[in-house]
Formats: sequence, structure tokens, C-alpha cells
Amino acid sequence: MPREARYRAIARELGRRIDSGDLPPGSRLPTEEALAEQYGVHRLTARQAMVELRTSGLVETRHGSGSYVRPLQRKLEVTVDPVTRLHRPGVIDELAVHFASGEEFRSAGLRQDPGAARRLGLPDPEVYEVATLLRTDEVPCVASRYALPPRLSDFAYDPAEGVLGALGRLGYDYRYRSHTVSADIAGPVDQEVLQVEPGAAVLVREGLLVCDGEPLCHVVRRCRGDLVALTTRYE
Amino acid sequence: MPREARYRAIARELGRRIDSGDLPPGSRLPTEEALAEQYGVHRLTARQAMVELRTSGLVETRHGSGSYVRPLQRKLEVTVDPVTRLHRPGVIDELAVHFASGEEFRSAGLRQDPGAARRLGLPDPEVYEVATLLRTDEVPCVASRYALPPRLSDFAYDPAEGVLGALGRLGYDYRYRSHTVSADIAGPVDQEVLQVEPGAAVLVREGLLVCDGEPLCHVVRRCRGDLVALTTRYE
DNA sequence: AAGTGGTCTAGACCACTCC
DNA sequence: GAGTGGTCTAGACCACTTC
Repeated sequence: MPREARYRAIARELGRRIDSGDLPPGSRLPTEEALAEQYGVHRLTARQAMVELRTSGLVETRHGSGSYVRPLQRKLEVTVDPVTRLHRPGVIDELAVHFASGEEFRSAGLRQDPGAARRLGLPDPEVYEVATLLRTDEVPCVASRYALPPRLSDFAYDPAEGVLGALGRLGYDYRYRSHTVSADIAGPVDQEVLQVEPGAAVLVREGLLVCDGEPLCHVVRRCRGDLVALTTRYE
Repeated sequence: MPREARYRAIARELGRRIDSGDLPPGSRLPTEEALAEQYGVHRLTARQAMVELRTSGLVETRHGSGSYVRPLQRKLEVTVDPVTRLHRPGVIDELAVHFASGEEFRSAGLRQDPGAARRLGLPDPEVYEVATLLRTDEVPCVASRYALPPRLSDFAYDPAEGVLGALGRLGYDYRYRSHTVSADIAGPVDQEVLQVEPGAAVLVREGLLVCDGEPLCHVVRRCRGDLVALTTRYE
């Protein structure tokens, strides 16, 4: 029976103090130096405990300043309408304002994407891909990737209306055939686009839009897990 | 402009080799010792690179054996029926078999839970809480927590039918009023119940069941992010 | 300038796996 | 028993924040 590592014990102790409210959200933890002295260990061992707490999402560290108990962040609830089956900002009033700026355009072009092409029922792996980003208060929040059949590659996109809005304007009467949600760890691309740390949680929502029974668009949205929740309300 | 840390550069290089297929899923990475020698750094620096890859979910490490590229794990797709609005195992055939064993009982009793009580429209913060666990191949997979009004505290629970099945048998004609999905980092409780590492992704699905317009049950399901995806299909 | 976290080297011993 | 990852100490210097 291996005894518990020192750094784990320290992390557990600090975690307990956070849970109990002894260290309230936003408060500063002892410095690594202070912890090292207090527990009689080397600074690196104390530091390891902080890494543990950071990885568990309990604490955030600011270089040169200190480590702080993470404030309980109220997540933005983005409603997903079960009838029209479209994303709609709402619920929290400010949200409508925040998302009103529309989808920021990131890139578009023909790409090889066998998975999306298969879902779209295409014979070749090539799709027309549009990548966009939604921000709230300037913070990257939801990264979307739309895959369309190559024949739509002259697709005109206006950020104000969004990709799906543009498809509607072009006369496509689409709806969702299916949705899948899952939770991922932020990969290198997420880290860059959503500006999160390695190890952050990402909420992934994937859907297939159909129009007259024909697949029209495959959408993948990767949302910052600490900022976004998706809500469906049934009437 | 601070130059990139050595360990980050090493992690990036290895990540690139994994993405390119040079290091295929399941293959073993060089040992920490070998990496240290190869890049001319101390073993701890090479180790730090491995920590980075592990945190990003690209690699898993087995003590005494080595670090391996994580196999692309096909997630269990649990379907969520938009009509009955109930969870149904399916899609992948084996799933029905795996979940057929029912919900393993974990605990039940009166608890203080102001959040759930508020959603249930109760005057007091007390609710009757039932905690269960679903396993697939013995692996903990979905941890559920049902909150009911205290008047239902004599609620009889049979694992084979599940909590919602039992409510149906008792004559409650319930349906979901709303659902929220989000992504979290595994906290201490998740680590224990779902048996995951600190830092693992957890898919959270929260819903409110109503019966004749009255709130009946508040459900929170915490699913292992690396194993579970929730799918809704519209006909 | 002082305080604090970030990176790195050097070296040691332990715990687990695999043969 | 050899190989490999896990933990820990000791000490150093750098980068960022705060005053």
C-alpha cells in the first residue's frame, strides 16, 4: 500500500478548504514558497499541488501575481429550439446583445473531410467548409465549422446573418435531422481558436441539417465548457 | 517576446508526429530518459512534455510500462428520444445489452439541495435524492442523481427498471420540460464515482421532469466525456 | 525593487511492469 | 532483475506583476 504522495495530500487539504468556504472564490491562495515552508517540502512539491488544483479546475494561476480560487462562473445558457431546431441566443437577456454582432468569419474553402462528406452523402471526401467564431464580451466562446456540398462553394456569407441565416435567405428550408453532444479535452486547435489552456473542457455539438430529405450541411460547434451551456425547452 | 519553453516545443513536436500518423494510436512513445537524451535536456523537462500531452488527452501513461498514443475511442452513442424524451440505450446494438443490467443503486435519502428544490418548486431546500450508476463492461459510465419532492421519500426503487421506470410504474405520466447540457472538468466526486483522472472531461446533462404541469423530478447525469455521446434523432 | 510564478538542471530513491 | 514512470530535494535563473 503506497502512501499518498505529499503533493496530493497538500492539494486535497487545499481543496477541502476551498469546498468548505474557508478559501472563498476569488481569494488568493498561499504562495508556492509559503506552502513549501508550511508543509516542510521543496517548492516544486508545493507547486505540484497547485498544478493538481489547476488541472481539476478549482484554481487559476496568474503569472507573477499568485493563484486564486476560481470564481463560480455562471454559464451562458444558449437555448436550442426544439421546434425550429435552430440555435437561438436568449434566456439571459444580455446574450442576445452579445451574439448580435454575428458570427465572425474565420476561413472558408474546399477541404478534404471524409467524415463530413459521408454524413452529407457525397461520393468524394471533398466538402466546402466555413469556419466561424462567436464571441461574448470579446471572449471566444463557440467555434463552428460548417461543411457543405462542394456545389455550394460560391456560397455568400454575411457575418450579420450567420451561415444558417444565409442558407435560409437562399431559400433552403432546412431542419436538423440529428444532434450529438459530447465533452472533449481541448486539443491544440481548440487552444488556439477558443484561447483556452491545455486540458480545458470543450462541449461539442454536432448536427446534420437536411432540406427536402437531402443532407445540406454538417455543423460542428465547439464551445468553451466553462462558459457555455446548451438548453432545450419543451413547451 | 519570450521564447517557447523547451518542454512545450518537445510536446508540440510529439503532437505533430501523432497527428501525422508517424506515431499511430496505441504505439509507445520514447521513454522519458530517451527523450531527455535525444533533446539534450534533463529528464524532468522531457517528463513535463509528457504531462502536457497527457493533459491534452493525446497520450496515456502506464506506470512502469511507458506512454502510449491514446487509441481513438469510439464513444457510446446513447440516444435521447425527442418524442418520449426519455433516455434510451440503442444505436450501437451492444449498448442495449450493456445497459440492460439497469441502474446500479448508490445511495438514497433526504438531502439539502437548494438548487434542485427551487427547480422543483419546493418551499424548503430539502429533497429526496437517489444516486445511481450505469456501467458499460464494468466501467462506470454515467452517474445520475435524481431529486424528488420529500413526499416521495418512500419511493421504491428497483435497479432493473431504473428510477424513471419506477416513476412510470407508479402511474406518473411525466415528460421533460427542459434540458441543459454542459461540459465540466472532473471534480473530486467525479474522480471517485466515475473513476477518472483529475482533469478528465465530463458531459453533464440536467433535466426537469414534469407531470401534469407539476415538477416531479430533477435529474443530473454526469457522463464520462471520453466514453459517452448523447444523440437526438428527429424523424 | 520586491514578490511570485515559470522553466530548467542535477541527482536520488521508490513503485510498478514485464520478462 | 532490468526498465520505466512517480515523487522528492536542492538550487538556479528568468518572466511577469505590483508597488
